[in-house]
Amino acid sequence: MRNAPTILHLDMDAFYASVEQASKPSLRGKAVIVGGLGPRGVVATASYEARVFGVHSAMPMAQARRLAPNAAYLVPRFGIYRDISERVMGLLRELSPLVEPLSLDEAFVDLEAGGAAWDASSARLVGVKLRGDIRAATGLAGSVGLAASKMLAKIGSEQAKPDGLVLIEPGTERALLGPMSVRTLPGVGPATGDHLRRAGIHTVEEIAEAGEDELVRLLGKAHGHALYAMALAHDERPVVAEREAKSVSVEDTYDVDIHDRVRVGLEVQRLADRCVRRLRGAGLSGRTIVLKVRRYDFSTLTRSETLRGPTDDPAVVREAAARLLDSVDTTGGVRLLGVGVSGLADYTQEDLFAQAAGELGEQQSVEDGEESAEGVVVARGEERPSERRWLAGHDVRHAEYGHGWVQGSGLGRVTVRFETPGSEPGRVRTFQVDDPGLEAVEPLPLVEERPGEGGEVGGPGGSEGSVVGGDGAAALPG
DNA sequence: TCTGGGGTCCTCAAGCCA
DNA sequence: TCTGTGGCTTGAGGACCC
Repeated sequence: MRNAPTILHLDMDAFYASVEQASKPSLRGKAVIVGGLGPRGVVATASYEARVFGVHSAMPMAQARRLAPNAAYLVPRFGIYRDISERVMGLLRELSPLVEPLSLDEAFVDLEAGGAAWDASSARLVGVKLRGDIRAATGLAGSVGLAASKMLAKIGSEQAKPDGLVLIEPGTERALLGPMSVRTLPGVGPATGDHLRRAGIHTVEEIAEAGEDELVRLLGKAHGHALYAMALAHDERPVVAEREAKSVSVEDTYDVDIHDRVRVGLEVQRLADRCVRRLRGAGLSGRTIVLKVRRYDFSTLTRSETLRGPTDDPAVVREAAARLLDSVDTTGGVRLLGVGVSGLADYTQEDLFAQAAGELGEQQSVEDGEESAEGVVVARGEERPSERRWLAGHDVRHAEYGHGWVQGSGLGRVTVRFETPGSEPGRVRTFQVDDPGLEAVEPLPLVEERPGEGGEVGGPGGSEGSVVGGDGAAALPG
């Protein structure tokens, strides 16, 4: 491990909810919950105001509604989250070429590799400036952890939340970690936490005292060695800028369990096509096809088949998925289906590509109507294709009243609040869902663009085409 | 209470082969 | 010819993360 705290971990605070509050002045200071709004949705992010009621991410949405009935409930808008994320990652890349994004709202940066910092004081200065730059560019707060390893930098940013900076001085790590819960360490979730607790191990210090052999006996070789090292504050994992994908998959949870075997088969075919589209979008092909089935009782099965060579042919993936489905008993109903491809290779066959692009193109138009951005499943009713759907939280423009966002819809009506990121909290008006003056539009930037900066949201050196509306799958970079 | 979606990594068992 | 062994691959499931 290096002896200067020059690994930085950035974590944007309650990212999705903060973006929504920045976009919608009427929600600032209020409980905001972003996630799937269907009967089986879960919370993706809750604002700090909502967390006061006990709402947290991964909680079933129904439970969140009981805890915080007056909160604002919104569907994620991955397009704008991705744009803002790109902008933040751009700021990080100005510090160092070694930036490892973990998700849209989190990343590690190796400051030493970029020459941005070499000791505690220079690292702290970089962290302070970075937080200011992020706020200026996006209007949002991010918390920063600085330490000599990835694990400790992440623990630092966790401690810094919300809106703070924590630097862990080399030499103080073990004293800091010792009294913390085992759940603090990466890789210790509910199951491992329980396992350790039953063995009388509750704190990081107790892991260190138990010894490596005991840890390996309890948790197996890989996990045991890794956890013991972490408990001693040993973490040599480097910051890795480029990570190659190992698998590509898509899955859908249905609002109501599917019992009809024919319908199950059709859904699997649809998922196979979507998966291939994602695969091709990334310029990849794969050898192993995986079918995932979650049954009515939440038990999950996977079935897989490895082909002789990699494929990105939709017909081949569809057929394999159908064969795999033959070996699964779906009586009783299924709540989730998924299709994935692993064993990836950089590989496309142009003739197949052209051929299947035609086939898939016809289906794309049908599918786009079924799904909002990034696979967030909205209610699949017996809706007419022509009927417009207004998703809670999404941007709209009205010919007479200007820019606003959908506050809610139902019973043939849609309620819109007219406000913009820079305005005062706006007024609410209700329209018929087919009001000709109302149209869905792209989100507005959170911070006014300065002259000469260009109209695009996307960091310095930002990838071209970073502003793409609609289906996230189609907007995948690279 | 009733549990998303998209990933990664690990373990274990079974089959094949030298 | 039979048996044991170890490596490799495949398939299934579990845990974890954001």
